[in-house]
Amino acid sequence: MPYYRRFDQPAPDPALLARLTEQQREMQRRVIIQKPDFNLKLIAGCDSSFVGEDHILSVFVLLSYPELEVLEKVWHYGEVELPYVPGFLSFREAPNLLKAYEKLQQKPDLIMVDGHGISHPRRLGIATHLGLQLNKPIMGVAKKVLVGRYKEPDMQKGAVSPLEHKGELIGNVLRTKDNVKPVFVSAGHLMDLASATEIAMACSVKHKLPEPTRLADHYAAVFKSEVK
DNA sequence: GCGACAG
DNA sequence: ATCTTGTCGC
Repeated sequence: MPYYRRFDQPAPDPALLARLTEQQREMQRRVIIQKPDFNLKLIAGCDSSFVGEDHILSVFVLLSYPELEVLEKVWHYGEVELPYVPGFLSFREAPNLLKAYEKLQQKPDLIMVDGHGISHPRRLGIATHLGLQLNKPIMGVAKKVLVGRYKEPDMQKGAVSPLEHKGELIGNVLRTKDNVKPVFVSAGHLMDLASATEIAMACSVKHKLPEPTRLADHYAAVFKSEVK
């Protein structure tokens, strides 16, 4: 029984997955991994939560940097058309995330996504997908590994361990808090791993998740109760 | 052939 | 992600 059957959702059409895979390969050619050329003053975090099996609530939180004070929080509620399939998360969440992003009065210098950037089977995780569509520096911070191997980083906050896949360095496993499971940091687009790791660390105050994604996660739960 | 598999 | 109770620790 395929893994996605765990969720009470329809099995994706093999032909559709083949088409989406090809689309990811085309998008991958446009990805740019480089040291960002910004003066980071505004950073945004985003996250999505689901209501039922076909509705999604996406949130964007804008924070000042390095103070990390909340300046804006917006959301958009809509429908989802595709089921969740590992490796194709962006097609399910990106459409609604873009609509939420448009509601921000001020646009961020950098976006932190709850998911992977290039640490993906075809180097096109949701952070990278979103970054290409917005043409803006973006990075990913995921709670679980998708692909690649790594050795457990030390238990102290700040410990880092490389995440490798097919001979490539695709991300960093970062301990953002003492004795707590690490997060997986990766470059998304117009961004590089060293900068992403450095910023993820600078945004990790007293919790496992860096403030941008932690707060986006928090407000997603708050707004969700308003929608219901 | 047998697992693993972001949110 | 979501469904769920009590429980350990700062």
